[in-house]
Amino acid sequence: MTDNNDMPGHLARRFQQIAVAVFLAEVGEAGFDLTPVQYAALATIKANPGLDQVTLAGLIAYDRTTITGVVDRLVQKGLTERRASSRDRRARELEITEEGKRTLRKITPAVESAQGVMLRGLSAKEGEELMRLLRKAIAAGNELSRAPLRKVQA
Amino acid sequence: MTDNNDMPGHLARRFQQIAVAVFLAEVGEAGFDLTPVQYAALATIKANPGLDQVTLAGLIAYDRTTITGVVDRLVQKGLTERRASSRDRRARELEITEEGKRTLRKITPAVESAQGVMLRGLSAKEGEELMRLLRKAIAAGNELSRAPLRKVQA
DNA sequence: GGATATTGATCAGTATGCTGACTATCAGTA
DNA sequence: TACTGATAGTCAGCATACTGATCAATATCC
Repeated sequence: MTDNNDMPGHLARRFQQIAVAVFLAEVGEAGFDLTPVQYAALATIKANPGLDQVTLAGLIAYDRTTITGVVDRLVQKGLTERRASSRDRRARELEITEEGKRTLRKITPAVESAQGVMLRGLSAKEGEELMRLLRKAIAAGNELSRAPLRKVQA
Repeated sequence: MTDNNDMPGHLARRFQQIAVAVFLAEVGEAGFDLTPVQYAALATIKANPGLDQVTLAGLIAYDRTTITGVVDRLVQKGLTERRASSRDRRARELEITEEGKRTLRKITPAVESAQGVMLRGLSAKEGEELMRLLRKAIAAGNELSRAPLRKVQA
């Protein structure tokens, strides 16, 4: 176990590092300036209109303190609207803008292409297997991070 | 592909997130305050006494601008020494201290335990297969990040 | 030898992620 | 209703990671 290559933690960091680089490269070539984190948040807001920030964080397993900044940037780019909730004055309801929807539509091919590039060393079957194993390991470790995945309850 | 769970990039981020949390928890319980990144750097310095920062960065695939801060903190904790190289006055030679060696020795059980915890949802065979697939995908994507892995040439 | 290119390290700036703290608000209960 | 606890959001502070720039020193080429 002395070798980094035998450490799942090190391999995880490395794969994630490559995944982010590939995402930014593909999306950048398509003419957009959106990070993987911002993309996931935006897509989740579109799929769940009016959700609050804590729910958003749970759906994509982000820390609630991280979400604040991510939403700040989405709002600043004009892709998302944040407004006070009428039911709960603590909460902020999030909505995707028309501009956000347009961006999502146009960016999707680049995002899907990126997912392929980051698996380019693997056969289709190996890629599937890698995703299956990651999903399984993640499910077992979900509660171990400060920002676990939370399904919607409604 | 609309689902995050079908995106290798999202799974990568999530697995890495859990891996870091597990590492910090195990190491913290053992009474140490060292991040995964700092651990990998320290272990690599020990294995390659006198190496410079660029070489260190290449061996663990860190960006060279990141290494500066990581080494700063290792030096500040008294685990590493940084001194000017005599052969190349631009370079800094890194050396592990006695305190650093002691820390590495004592921390190793916690680190190895962490590697097991982050795979606890998988069988031994599945864990091996996950690491094999990660290694393969990483090898194919090595040049795609700004901080690729570089073997030592000497 | 001297111009040019490259390299090692650092810095400023930005974006995740986290810890821990704090405010405002809400929910449940005595 | 007043008290207590929980919750939504934010903030300060720290540690990765990256982009792009700069400076000093070394290498290379004519």
